[in-house]
Amino acid sequence: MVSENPFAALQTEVQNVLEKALKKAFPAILVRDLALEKPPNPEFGQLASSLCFELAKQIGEKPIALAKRIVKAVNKSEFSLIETAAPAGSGYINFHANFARFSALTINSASQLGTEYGFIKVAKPLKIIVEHTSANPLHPLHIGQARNPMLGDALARMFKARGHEVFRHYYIDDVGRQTSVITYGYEKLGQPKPEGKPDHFLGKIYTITSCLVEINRLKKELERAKALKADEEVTKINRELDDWVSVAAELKDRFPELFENLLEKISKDKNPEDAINKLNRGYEEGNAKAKRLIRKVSELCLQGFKDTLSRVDVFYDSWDWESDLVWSNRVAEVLQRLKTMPYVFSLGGVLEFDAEKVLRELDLRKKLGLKEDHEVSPLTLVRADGTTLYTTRDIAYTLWKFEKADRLVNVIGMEQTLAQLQLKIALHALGYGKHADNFFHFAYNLVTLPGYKMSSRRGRFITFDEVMDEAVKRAYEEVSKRSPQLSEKEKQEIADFVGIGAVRYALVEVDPSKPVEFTWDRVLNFEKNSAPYIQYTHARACSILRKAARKPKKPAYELLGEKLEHEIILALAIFPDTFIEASEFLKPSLIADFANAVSDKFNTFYNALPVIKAEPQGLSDARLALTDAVRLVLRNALNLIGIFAPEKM
RNA sequence: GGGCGGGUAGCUCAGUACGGACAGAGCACCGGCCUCCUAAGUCGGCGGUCGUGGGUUCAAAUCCCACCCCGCCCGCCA
Repeated sequence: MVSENPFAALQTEVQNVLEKALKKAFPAILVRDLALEKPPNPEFGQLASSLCFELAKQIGEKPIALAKRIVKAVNKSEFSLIETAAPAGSGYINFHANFARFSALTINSASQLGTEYGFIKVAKPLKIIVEHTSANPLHPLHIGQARNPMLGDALARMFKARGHEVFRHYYIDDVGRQTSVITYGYEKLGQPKPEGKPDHFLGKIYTITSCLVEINRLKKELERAKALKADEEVTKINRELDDWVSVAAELKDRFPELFENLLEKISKDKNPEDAINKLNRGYEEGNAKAKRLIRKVSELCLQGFKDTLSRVDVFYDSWDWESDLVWSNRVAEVLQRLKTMPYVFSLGGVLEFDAEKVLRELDLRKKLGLKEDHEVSPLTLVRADGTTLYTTRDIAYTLWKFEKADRLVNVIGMEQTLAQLQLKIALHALGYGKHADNFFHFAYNLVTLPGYKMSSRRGRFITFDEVMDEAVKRAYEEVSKRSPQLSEKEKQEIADFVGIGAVRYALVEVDPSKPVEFTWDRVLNFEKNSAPYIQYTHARACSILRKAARKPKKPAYELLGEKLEHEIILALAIFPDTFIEASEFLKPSLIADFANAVSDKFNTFYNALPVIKAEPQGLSDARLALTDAVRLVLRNALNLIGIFAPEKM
């Protein structure tokens, strides 16, 4: 017998039995919801009902008395996966599984379904676009941004396993002013060939250029403010200027040659600000020279991103250029339609979108889950000079994506919650209510550094590459210490998947709504509750199977009588439900927790009970089959969050 | 001022959607376990006003109300 969801099979049986018993014991009573719970302790069985507490109110008897009466009415001849039903505590009804059957069902199911075990498909698959990372091509990905691809990729893997058709998109924001800043600096240097990794090289240019330009601008503003005798403003500008001057000193210290070079070239320019604005405008207008330059810089930087992300096995189906959207007139078209809406108004040459009015007139607050007094501020669509803003272009991008997919999941930091909400409201305003319902902002909190604030504009950050390098280095030291007998090649391979796995796990395991404080110890944890711990458990299971060197011929599942064994089986049986919950509620951390819990139980089992040498043979075979199921489930779970499951380490 | 997150053991966090049995892990600290299938393991000990106060309920970390603390957002930036 095989079930794609063994635990659900047990649950259904319990529900049926309970419903009939209830009807028999209390024919007059109608209970709508027979929801079952998972008892906190295995001694209380595998499923329980607390319906007697509810019932007690209606009938006026003690819950435990009712529980006893219902249990008495239970028809035991219908038991298959159930062993016993018993009243317990002050009024619970506890159901114990018949493990002889339940173990067989669970282990056989895992074994039969193999790499598909747990991955229950939806009835109606959707086309889903997961947009994630989408970092501006200005500097290398840093640890603060790294949470994004880890979560986004895990979501994409989960949706795919759920049966959806998934497309991973990267939105390249090359139209913003910052892209022109870096390109300006790059051009001033004579478009050099990158030394080292291109994103790292360009990141230095960006930081220095941006800093010098900022200082230049502030100086001009300062003079203007002084001339106007605006004392308060002078103080404010001075403070900002001090900040940037100290950043400049820092950068000069770190990259003396490049700094001097850029300083010399940029100071020759009378008005860098103008040059940058011109470049920016030219790019939006599709000017050939601007296009060539900016695309070249962006492509170089993206190449660096691709290299970094391929180390963590993150790949994309589509790289979407914001500029393409602008040049193809899609932005203009959306704008045209927005202008005809009663929610868009012009204010001194600036086009504004009245999100508040949309909420009110279309009565959306409740639908969007907003409080009655939640006011949403207006969104500026077009500047006085006629250029568009980021969110405006994002509306066009969103509609473009909806031509290709039924559902969008945007993995974007929670600081953009308002902008994403305004975008969703704009979809409603444009008459795309259905699309809006399928538009999800998957928000995550920041990664912070202890001690100082990460600032990409100031060049103060730890790059994702550095983190991975360090992780692999530490993993190498670890593996050398633990397994000195391995060959150099093996050690390096192990160090790689252990180090990278540890990083991935650390960034996926914490609930995305919580901020993560980055510390090396946290991310490079190789002990319990880490990827290496789970990987090690998987390798350990593989090792047992290898040493056994035989297939379990006649597993006697009824002999798996230990509490530990039952707990493992229950955990394996619950994998399909865990997977469904994780993918439906967008919670990759559940998968990490699950894999950790299974490992935990299996290691306890490993220490307490023999597998290969167990007597009789039927028990040994059953434990071998159990070990194989653990191996399989761990591998399937790790796959979902993009972590490699090694057979040896 | 308004909105959105968060506040659970010394530290890092599960658990909150859908209220249920004594609130769970890991790290740190203390003490055991490798002639036995991988010790990246395992067993035991230590550790809690679930931010505060009220309310609803047979039952509240979980739901409701008020307040306090931390972060983010409220831009003709992205």
